Amino acid sequence: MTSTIKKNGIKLRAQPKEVRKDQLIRATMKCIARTGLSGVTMARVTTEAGLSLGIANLHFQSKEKLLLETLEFVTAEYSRGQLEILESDNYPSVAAQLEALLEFDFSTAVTNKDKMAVWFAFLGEAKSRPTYQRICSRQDSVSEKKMSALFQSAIDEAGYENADAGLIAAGYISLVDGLWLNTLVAPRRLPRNKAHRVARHYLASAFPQHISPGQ
Amino acid sequence: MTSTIKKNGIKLRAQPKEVRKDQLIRATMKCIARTGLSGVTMARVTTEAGLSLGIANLHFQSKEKLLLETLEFVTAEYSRGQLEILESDNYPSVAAQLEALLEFDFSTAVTNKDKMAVWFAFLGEAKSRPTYQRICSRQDSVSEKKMSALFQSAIDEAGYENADAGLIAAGYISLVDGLWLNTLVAPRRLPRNKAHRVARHYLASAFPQHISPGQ
DNA sequence: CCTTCGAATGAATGATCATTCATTGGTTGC
DNA sequence: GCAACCAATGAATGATCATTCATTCGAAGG
Repeated sequence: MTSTIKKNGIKLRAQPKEVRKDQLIRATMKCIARTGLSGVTMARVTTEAGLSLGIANLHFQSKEKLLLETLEFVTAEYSRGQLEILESDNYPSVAAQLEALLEFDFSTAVTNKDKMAVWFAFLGEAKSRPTYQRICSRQDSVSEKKMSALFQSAIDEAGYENADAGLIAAGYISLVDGLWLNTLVAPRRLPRNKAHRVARHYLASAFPQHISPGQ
Repeated sequence: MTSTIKKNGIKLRAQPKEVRKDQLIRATMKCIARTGLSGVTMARVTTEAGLSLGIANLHFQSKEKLLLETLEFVTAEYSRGQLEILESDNYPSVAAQLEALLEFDFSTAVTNKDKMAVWFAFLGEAKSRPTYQRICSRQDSVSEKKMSALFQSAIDEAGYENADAGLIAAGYISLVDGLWLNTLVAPRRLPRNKAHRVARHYLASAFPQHISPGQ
């Protein structure tokens, strides 16, 4: 990618702020995936974006803010997609809604390597960085509650015995995190489709009348 | 902690190489937990250890090697403990061995904050650092196979229907990783004992005749 | 008590990198 | 066609930090 976008064969130098920010955030994601958080430099990010060194500070004021907005971009996208499923009342059945949740979590959009690399790079630092922690967990409590509610309606519907929706939700969330992490770090040992099958198996064993373990 | 260890009221300046290395590795773990991998500097590590700036290079040659040995220390300790359980034939029953595995994974020694912080700090960078990846996953394939074998003997013993030991093992490993990660990042949302209960619940639903979901 | 040895120290060095800002040049309105 | 404007550039700056090594000082042998 070059620094300029052609239009009628004429170089357009100036671009709306939003276009540049997006360009830089995507370049930052690529750099984090390629070099790890500690290998990210302004020079690398701006070269990846095909822009000049100074431009990141022009649009983001500092490296720290660029990194924070990159993290926010990734987490907001995921949260939005997940909440859309959890809050919808257009699914024909609870089973279909559970199915949608699972398919979303293992869709190619969500399990994209660059995005997962960003996610885990920041989680690795989160313990010592309150700001990262806030961004990562901002939506987590909300979505865990909604997920519990969905699971509870499955339990009520089928009358599953001794099922604790909160525990199953906590387990599902952690299982998905762990599967993503292992798939990212060792894709040979845990290929994406195996990770997907493991998660399906988990839901199927909690909600046998709603989700089937195969396919 | 000071740079010297008293013995008969006299300062001992020189120490065996092993003592100094251990001192520095422990200080590095603390620093990673407190400041994240990116905040670790030689000055901070050596101050934490109560030693002088130059000593880390004296014993480890470089910062990179110090970090690698710290990661190796944490992973080796875990692997050793886990393999001890998986390879033992002194357990009275398969159920007892499963129980031991679970208790080990949520023991205070393993779920120690500093160690988990080290673990995830490096995992966050692992994708872009082949050396980290090698250390992290060196033992993983081995222990996954042994765990599968243990799960298979539980399946054979009780005649569980449609159970896939490999899938259950992959799920257990990822679930534990995810639970640790969430406990580390958001201990309020997922306290250690809840994480423990979730993992127990997972094993209990896979092996109901071996593990009970409560306690 | 004296000398030798080498572990330990920390000031100095040089490399890396975020950030700045004077300059460049594309765009827009007249 | 011409200013005026402002997004974009990248050389220069200064801060941070890993690494080095001449010096210090405790330990051990005589």
